[in-house]
Amino acid sequence: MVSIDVPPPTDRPLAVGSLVAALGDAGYRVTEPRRVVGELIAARGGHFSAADLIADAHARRTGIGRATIFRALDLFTELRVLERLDLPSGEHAYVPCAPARHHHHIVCSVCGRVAEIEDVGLAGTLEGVQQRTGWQVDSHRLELYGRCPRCRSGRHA
Amino acid sequence: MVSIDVPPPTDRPLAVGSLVAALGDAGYRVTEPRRVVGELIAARGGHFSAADLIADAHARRTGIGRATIFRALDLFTELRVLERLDLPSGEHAYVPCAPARHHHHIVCSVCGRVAEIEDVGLAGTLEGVQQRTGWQVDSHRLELYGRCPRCRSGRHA
DNA sequence: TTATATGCAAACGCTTTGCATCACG
DNA sequence: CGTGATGCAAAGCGTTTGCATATAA
Repeated sequence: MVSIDVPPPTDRPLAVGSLVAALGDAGYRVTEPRRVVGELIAARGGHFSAADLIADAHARRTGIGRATIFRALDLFTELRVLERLDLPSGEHAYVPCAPARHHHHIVCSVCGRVAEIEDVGLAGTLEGVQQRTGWQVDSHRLELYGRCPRCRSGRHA
Repeated sequence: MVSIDVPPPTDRPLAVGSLVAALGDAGYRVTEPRRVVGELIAARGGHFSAADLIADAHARRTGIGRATIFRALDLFTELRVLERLDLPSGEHAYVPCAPARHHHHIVCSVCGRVAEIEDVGLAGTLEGVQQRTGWQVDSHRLELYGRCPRCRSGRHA
């Protein structure tokens, strides 16, 4: 079975509530700064860097400091509603996601949107590697890059 | 006296010569510092960080500065005899490799050794993703983590 | 009320850069 | 020789931490 998590109709990978709710569910305090960080994350369509959020927070004149943002990002990541990934450029980026089971991401190199891919069917491939190489494959990271349907059809080269 | 710990022939992904040779082939100057950095890289069995090499260079009392090491790493990377990869921890690591065609790496979580995997047969998988999602898949990064045959058979848990 | 979270600023580690000097080709 | 590479030190990032204060529960 291969189910694809097509980006929601609206564009928004994850509702603000999900992020904040995860806090409460896990027994963490739902504070104002964390709520705001959640909003800022939701306000961005796709992946973003810590610097992006810090800039957003500053632009919106919230009094939130860098440290708090980094701490919130760590927290959300720990709660698995956020995932940290490495762009080909070597930069770090975060992407909101449902705390689901193992999945991968595909990043649009034009607009930055990110979609989750539930299962690409790697199990067999990895099994093959294991048998051919003698290595035991414990985990893996797969990141895909390309163009989303929207950017694909249209003016973009 | 500091003798270089040359890994057994079977383990060595790339000979010192290959690194240095790549310089000449590409028209870059083959300087003493670059030669030494090449040796230091070859002396390490698997992946390593820039900090590792800097420490090695210092320990061996070569007069090579940080900047030169970073510049050499960039150069080797550009020549594709070295590849930069991201460990799950988020750290950056370098791994020597033949300037071959597309390949992946598998990193041993016990000893740090790295092996190249020429082809895991991802083409079909990616094609499938493309068709099911509507996204155009341009590139990808796959990194595998596990245990090498040596660490697998033995005392290690 | 009290453990937690915050903001600030300073510290941090990694990487890059400016510049005078050096050395490969 | 002349261009390109080096070493040093200082600057530049992105990120973390110590600590007094503020706040959610």
